[in-house]
Amino acid sequence: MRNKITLKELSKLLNVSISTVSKALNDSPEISQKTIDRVKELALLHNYRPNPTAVNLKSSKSGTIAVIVPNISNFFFAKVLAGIEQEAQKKNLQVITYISNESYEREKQIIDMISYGFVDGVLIAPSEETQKKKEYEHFKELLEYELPVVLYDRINFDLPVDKIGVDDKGSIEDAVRLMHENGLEKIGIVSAIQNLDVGVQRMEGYKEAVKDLNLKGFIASHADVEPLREKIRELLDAGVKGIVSTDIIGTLLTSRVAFEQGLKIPEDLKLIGYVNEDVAPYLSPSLSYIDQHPKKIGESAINFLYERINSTGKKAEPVKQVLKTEMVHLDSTRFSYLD
Amino acid sequence: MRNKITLKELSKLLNVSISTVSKALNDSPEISQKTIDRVKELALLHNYRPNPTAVNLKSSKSGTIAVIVPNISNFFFAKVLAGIEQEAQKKNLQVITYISNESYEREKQIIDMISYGFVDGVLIAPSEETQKKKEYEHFKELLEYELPVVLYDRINFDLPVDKIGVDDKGSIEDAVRLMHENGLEKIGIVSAIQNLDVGVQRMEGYKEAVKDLNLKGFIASHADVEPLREKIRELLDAGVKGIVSTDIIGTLLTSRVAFEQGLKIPEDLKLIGYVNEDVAPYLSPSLSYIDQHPKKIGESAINFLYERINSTGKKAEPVKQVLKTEMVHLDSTRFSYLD
DNA sequence: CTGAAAGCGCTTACAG
DNA sequence: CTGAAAGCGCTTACAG
Repeated sequence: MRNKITLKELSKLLNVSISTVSKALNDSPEISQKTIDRVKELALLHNYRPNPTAVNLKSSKSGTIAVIVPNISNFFFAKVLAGIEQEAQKKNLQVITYISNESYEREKQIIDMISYGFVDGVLIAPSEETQKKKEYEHFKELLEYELPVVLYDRINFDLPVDKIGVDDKGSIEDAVRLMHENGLEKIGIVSAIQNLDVGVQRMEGYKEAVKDLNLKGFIASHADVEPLREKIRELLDAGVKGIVSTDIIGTLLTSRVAFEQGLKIPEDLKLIGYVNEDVAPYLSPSLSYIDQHPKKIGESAINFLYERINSTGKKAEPVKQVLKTEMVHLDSTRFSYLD
Repeated sequence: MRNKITLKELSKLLNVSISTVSKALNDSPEISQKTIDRVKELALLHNYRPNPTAVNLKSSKSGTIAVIVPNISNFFFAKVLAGIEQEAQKKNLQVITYISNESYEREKQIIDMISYGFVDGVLIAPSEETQKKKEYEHFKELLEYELPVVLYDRINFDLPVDKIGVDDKGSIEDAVRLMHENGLEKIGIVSAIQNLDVGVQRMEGYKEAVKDLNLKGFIASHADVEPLREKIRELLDAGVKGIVSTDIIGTLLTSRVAFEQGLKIPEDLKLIGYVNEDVAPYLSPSLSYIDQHPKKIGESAINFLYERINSTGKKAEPVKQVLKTEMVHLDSTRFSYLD
């Protein structure tokens, strides 16, 4: 930054004008090949790089986008960010990361910062608190500045922007159906995240499947660990043979309670839920999980945003993309026929 | 960005010069209070925000820093990033995140991007591959540009910059000592990361403790799961009663192998290692772990960098800070006297 | 083919 | 107290 050579200095050394140097470096057809070569040679020698800030000021673009992550210690979001970063690099976009920590206030602050004009576009997954309040007005501030916005993962509310998420409802539905196809009748659900929209979606998937299949519903749902644990015990006592869970705490807790009750997985209980893919295989027993393809979500989000940033002319209608999830079967869902 | 009002437009509306508007907004003593009030009122009305790119160009600062993360799906690094982001916000710094994916080539590309001059400073944890190669020359490129650099977590090599990490050696040493104090004699170590410097450090801690305490060493170390699993079995067959592990895979795998062998934790085997703090309590059994205070590392890294960025005059000597870790005791290390 | 000029949106020494 | 001018480092229409 400090020692960097500028166009002005190059032009002095070459005894040509700044304009000529600039054009030569940009391969302008206005400039003779000879001059282009001379200029480029010296530029290379001095390791010249155009000052990005100056370029940005001219072009009124920053080549930078913002991403708001609700919680980066969440494996899912960490993976989404990895996808975002990877795809952004390909497109030569720099990613500024903001973490809302699931806080509405923090999110508002971030939006406020962003609207100062640092970035060319924004990727958002609204915070937990925002979802509870159902208060999405602050996002509109960005739209007023005509800043392209793409929502990812938490997308079930009204905002006229591109959205990319997964089929939460269908995921759980499929899991319940699979258990049923394998002969289970008493299938329960365990959830620690009914305060989150994804939790609600997944629960709906469960209810729908149970209704369709004409099964009895067994629900253990609580945001706090101890009450949830108690409810899981009740499910197991009621003879539930299969459990789907909406989240990692629910999944691990179910495995744990089963262990405490002396129930063996998968012999006495089948279990599938949401567990970090890097952890799942090493658990005892290893736990089957639903893969949401977080990296793809990140990549897709960048692609949508990129299109918006570079689209000229009048705007296309917002798009909503919903990815299918995939069950990854480990020990906890070994059905006889799958072996 | 697009619809934003500029100084020029404000000055037109107010019938004063651009300079006056600028000074008024910056509370310059040169400007009369009356004018200041007029200007600010209109600015507020139009929601004026100075264009950050223009300000950056003038000040030749960007208010932006880069952080290179080796692997964001790693819980530890995710938490470090959270600490970085949080502290950066306090200091009004924007954080551009780059993920090296433990690749040397990728890391070089990133360094190259960064040296273009986007940022005021850089936070680095070198990739796994970089550590294996012991090839740190590319970092010097940044130093040549006089860009402040701070290394975090992976800090055991020679580079004249500030460093912040944890006492990896001491952490494992302490764990072994604690087990010994509680009457264990056969204490083993399990490691899946001897290719990483932190893995080596931790192993050294083990060896030192074992030597000091005059114990026999029991080592299971392999980068691949199956061979490691086999080696863990051997340790258990040899009658090891306590195991420390250097990493999450090693820790989970040990728990799992013990389970498969019919050994109960903590009755038959004590275990402490490195496990995500959000997962550890919900495992069966819950697993004790070493807390490395990742958020503090992130915060500290930003603080060091901030000092460097804002220091004037000649540079102070590089500082190296090493944080103490902390054992968090869950089921897997229930010693009688601790109950 | 080359260069002077204007401009992106700001800040700040300097003149009045 | 206010404003014209220069400048941060670039790009680009325009003139020659």
